Amino acid sequence: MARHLITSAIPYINGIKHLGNLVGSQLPADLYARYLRGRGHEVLFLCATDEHGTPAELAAAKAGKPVDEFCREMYEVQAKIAEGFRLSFDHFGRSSSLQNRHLTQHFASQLAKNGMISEVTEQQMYSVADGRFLPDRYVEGTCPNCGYDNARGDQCDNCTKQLDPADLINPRSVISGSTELEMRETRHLHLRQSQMKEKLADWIDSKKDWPILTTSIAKKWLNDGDGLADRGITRDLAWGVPVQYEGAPWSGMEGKVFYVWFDAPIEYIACSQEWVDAGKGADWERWWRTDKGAEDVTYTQFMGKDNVPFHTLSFPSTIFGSGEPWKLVDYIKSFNYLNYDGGQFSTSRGRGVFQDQALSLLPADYWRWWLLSHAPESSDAEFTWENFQVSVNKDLADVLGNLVSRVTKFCRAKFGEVVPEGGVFGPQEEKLIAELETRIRAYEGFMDAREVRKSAAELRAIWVAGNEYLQSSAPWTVFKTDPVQAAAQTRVALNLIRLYAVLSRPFIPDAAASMMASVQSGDWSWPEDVAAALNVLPAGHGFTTPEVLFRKITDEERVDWQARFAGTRD
RNA sequence: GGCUAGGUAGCUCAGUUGGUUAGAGCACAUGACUCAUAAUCAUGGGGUCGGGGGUUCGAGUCCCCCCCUCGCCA
Repeated sequence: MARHLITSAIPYINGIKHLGNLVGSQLPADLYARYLRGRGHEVLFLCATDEHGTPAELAAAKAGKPVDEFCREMYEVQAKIAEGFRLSFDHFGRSSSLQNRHLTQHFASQLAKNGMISEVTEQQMYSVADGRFLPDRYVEGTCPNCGYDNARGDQCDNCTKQLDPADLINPRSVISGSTELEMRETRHLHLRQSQMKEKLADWIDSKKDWPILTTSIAKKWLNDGDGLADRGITRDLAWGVPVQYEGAPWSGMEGKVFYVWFDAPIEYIACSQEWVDAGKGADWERWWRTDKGAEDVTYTQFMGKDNVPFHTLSFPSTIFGSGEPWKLVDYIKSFNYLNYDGGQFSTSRGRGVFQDQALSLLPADYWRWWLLSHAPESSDAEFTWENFQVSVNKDLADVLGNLVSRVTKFCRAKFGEVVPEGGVFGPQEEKLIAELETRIRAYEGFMDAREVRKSAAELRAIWVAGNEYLQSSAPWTVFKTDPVQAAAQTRVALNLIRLYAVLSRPFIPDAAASMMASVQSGDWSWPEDVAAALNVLPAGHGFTTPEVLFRKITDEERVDWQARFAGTRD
């Protein structure tokens, strides 16, 4: 039994996420966690909400609520959705937790002691009316290049020119609309990542089995331009972790907070403290401190490609720079983007399917299966309603669901709702066992390698093997001349349902539970030995014929949904 | 403009360190079966592997140039 620490990139708090966010981190992380648990390993699977920063403040203001109250409510919403998708976090934390506040301040102090922090004086746009500094994106004005009057401080949406807030003509605050803006001097802490360049490069070079997507993005940032740049880790905001040194105010940093990207990854660790404080676990350090038992932990992070630089460079700089024996990530699984019907999912324009809407249309398993079997691993992937309908109907309803139906209904009709007795395994059964043996080992190999699509394809092939067996052994024909042999065949088929429940659980946990319930078993043990696994349900064991496991998506529904989600979300 | 990743059957994708007739699923066609959610199983048609050069006995797989898509950075 091995120990696996798994974290999913933590979703931002400002709204409900779309399906792309789900498939890029939380869902594959859940798949992996469920698989490892199924194999009997010890797993700690953590996720949280990322709550700090200006977007949260603005979203709260728009909702007319204090930011902490807004975050608490949105946390509940996201937690509920995560539950809806059956994400099996051991704990779903919050980056605004007290634990994270303390740990973030601790890391900053350690970094400062080790010479990893520098203080830099900068000029930044200040809004007198709002009484605060404005991030580049929150200054708008007329583009000096093309004259577009809604250009943002970082870039003009019209001509795409990169801008500096000071370039804008008639700049105004996005928050209040005030034009009473001025450049003011402000001081910030920078994380001296550049000091870590060699160490990071060596570390990344040593990771030969990481996805190319992960290492290529990391190397690009390491070598781009002047090389890895130092990064500001403080902001002039009210909402965040207050900048402190050793528990006391940090001279010159009064009223400032840490940048959201500094405290967010630290939440991975703090979340395990929350997990303990919530009474769900006893010892978080044995997962995170290599001097306290975490030496044998395998740590895997899941994330979308936009998060890779922070996880390959910034956070490791924090860990290395602390000079303390924190557990470093062993494998970074990154994903490309999921596009929606020829374009991008867009939170701002309400284009595509959002997580709450998805759950209101169909049960979680439908989405889990489609998203995971089409995970954007090697390149961006595309969601279309046609593809979704066809894949789900074919794979889940026809191949798997119908298999369960035909087996249970056939048995009920010929032998009653008990596992039939008599007969022995012959060549057909040996062939089935041999194929399953090969395929299940392949499935394990893909899962161990965190190969999501290939795992899905192999699982599907395992389901197909059941249909092939039934088709070639044809118990409905055998029954007419040799009912005892038909009984043996039917017994094998019923056992396949339990076996498939075990194997399928990481992908489709609810359907797996239904399958297990229908064969009235609770034996979730992994099939190390296939022949033995097909004998778990003995003759005489009762079962119930289940309702349709997966209903089909109709053409009418598809057309309706296509129209509904093309436009704008209210 | 620079950099990354891609461009393989109608669609979605696999293709290990270059090696025999380029694979899978879906879709399509034909056949089998009739236990089952008009489900299943079998067989078959279909690709000059973005384009052009080059290295090699041999390249989807290596090198160079060009075209297109996505993203990041200027």
